[in-house]
Amino acid sequence: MTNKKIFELHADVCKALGHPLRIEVIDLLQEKELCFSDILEVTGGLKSNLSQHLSVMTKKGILKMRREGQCNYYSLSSKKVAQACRLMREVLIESLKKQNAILEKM
Amino acid sequence: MTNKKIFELHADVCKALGHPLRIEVIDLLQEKELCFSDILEVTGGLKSNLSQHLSVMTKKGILKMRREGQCNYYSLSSKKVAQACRLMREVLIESLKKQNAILEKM
DNA sequence: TTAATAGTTCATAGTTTTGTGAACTGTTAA
DNA sequence: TTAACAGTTCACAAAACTATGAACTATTAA
Repeated sequence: MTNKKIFELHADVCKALGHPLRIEVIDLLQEKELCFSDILEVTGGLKSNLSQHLSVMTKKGILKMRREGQCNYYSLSSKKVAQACRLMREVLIESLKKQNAILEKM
Repeated sequence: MTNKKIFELHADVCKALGHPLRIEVIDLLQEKELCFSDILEVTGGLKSNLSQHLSVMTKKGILKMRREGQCNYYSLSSKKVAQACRLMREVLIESLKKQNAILEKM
């Protein structure tokens, strides 16, 4: 597999983290799996919209889904997803702090 | 700050990882800082395009930039960026392996 | 001062992503 | 078998993102 192809696939997986609703879902699923309607209840919005976002994350390998009776249970495919997400949150926090420090100097 | 606002900012930072060229740049900067033209030499493409991508990553707090003479040196803002990126690469690899295993069963 | 180097900014056209509501599928209960 | 529930898929308009080339800015060298 060529390097450029790896970068593309890698970016695709990362891209699946790049939406507020999807970040919220990853946050929700840190400890335990939840079914679609549980997630919808927390996040709000249209079910079609949530379904599409979950589908993207599942296709990109970030989430797993299993069907049980009428319910679809979603969970993180790996703890690495949660870890990566936490690291990026820390990067955000550091960046906000830096901005704040700059503002206070003014 | 509201939760929804945090999710938005967090997603913004993650979104900055979601492009093949930007992944390639993060890969390049893992060990040492590089100046614009060094990066351009490796990645290829138009300088205006690279400049815009670097600008996005810098604004989102993923990269730092310092000017030295005529050269602009870019580096990762934190090792956490590289770590998160590596974790997501591992998620990709695992996902590719899984897909492959499914294909081999057929 | 002029030219060259190193890179940024801008305008824009093309592509991708997103949100919405309606229609659809599969499972369970009456 | 019919209705209700749980969710997915589809079509489409609006918004965001991307690549491109031209114009611009800042620094250094001649």
